[in-house]
Amino acid sequence: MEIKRDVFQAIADPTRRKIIGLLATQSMNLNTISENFEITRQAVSLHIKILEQCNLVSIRQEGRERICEAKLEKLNEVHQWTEQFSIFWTKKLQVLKQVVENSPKTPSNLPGNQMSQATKNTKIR
Amino acid sequence: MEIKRDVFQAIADPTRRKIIGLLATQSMNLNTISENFEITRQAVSLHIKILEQCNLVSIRQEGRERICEAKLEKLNEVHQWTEQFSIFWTKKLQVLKQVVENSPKTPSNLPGNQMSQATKNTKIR
DNA sequence: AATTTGCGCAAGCAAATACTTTCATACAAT
DNA sequence: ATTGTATGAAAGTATTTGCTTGCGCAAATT
Repeated sequence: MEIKRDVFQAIADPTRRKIIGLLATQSMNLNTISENFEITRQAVSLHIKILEQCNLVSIRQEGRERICEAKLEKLNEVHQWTEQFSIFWTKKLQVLKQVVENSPKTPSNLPGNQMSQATKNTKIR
Repeated sequence: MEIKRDVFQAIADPTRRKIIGLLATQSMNLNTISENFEITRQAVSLHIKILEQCNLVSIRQEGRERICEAKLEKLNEVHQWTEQFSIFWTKKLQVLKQVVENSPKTPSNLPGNQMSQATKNTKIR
């Protein structure tokens, strides 16, 4: 239930990203997931545990099977984090660079971001 | 120049995400970046190297300084990967679940995703 | 009742990660 | 020329990661 793990860390592993893609299409049990990978069932089980720990997957017991269901709302966190930098892959970038580099001492005319703490003691050379 | 590292892995580390946020506001040299963190300059230098290896940061020499500049287009890859699952944090989810679970054998009525390979030998129990 | 299936747990291991400290080098300022 | 500054490179270390093999157990099938 509790979040013990960073969602960014969870999706860092390519196998886990594949598992996510797999479960997004439909829920399935652990063995069925494992059949899609070269690694052992136990290894997959570990990945699933990690995904569960950061609420990307929920598991329900059904007889002796454990059905894994994607619950990817948490990925919104990642989506939003990247969103704030989307300016870097749009045409606005050129304009922005000019604005920032030509304005004398106001690097704060950027769209809202989450770096207030990190930036607060930045020394401008 | 070449991509030696996964961008998902690069942003898995919270320190690197902070560095990205920092550099997004303005370019700065290595020491200035380090001043924003508790860890040593060398540790930051390593993080920068990793960010450089997956093209999230470019470095130009200026006298004895190395100016690090954000070059975050690569984050678009992450943005798009999460985008395909955005259905999970919108109201469409409820509807989708019904559609998928009530249609007998067609889990392929999902929006385009990149799991063709992973899914191709999925056994449906 | 015996066997198969689905799965967790634990121990072990090699490699990677995230640092550190120490040293060396090149440019800059005095 | 000497000193200070910005940095890399290397070596060492503790921790984490991703995986394996081997075991046991409970539910399902025969």
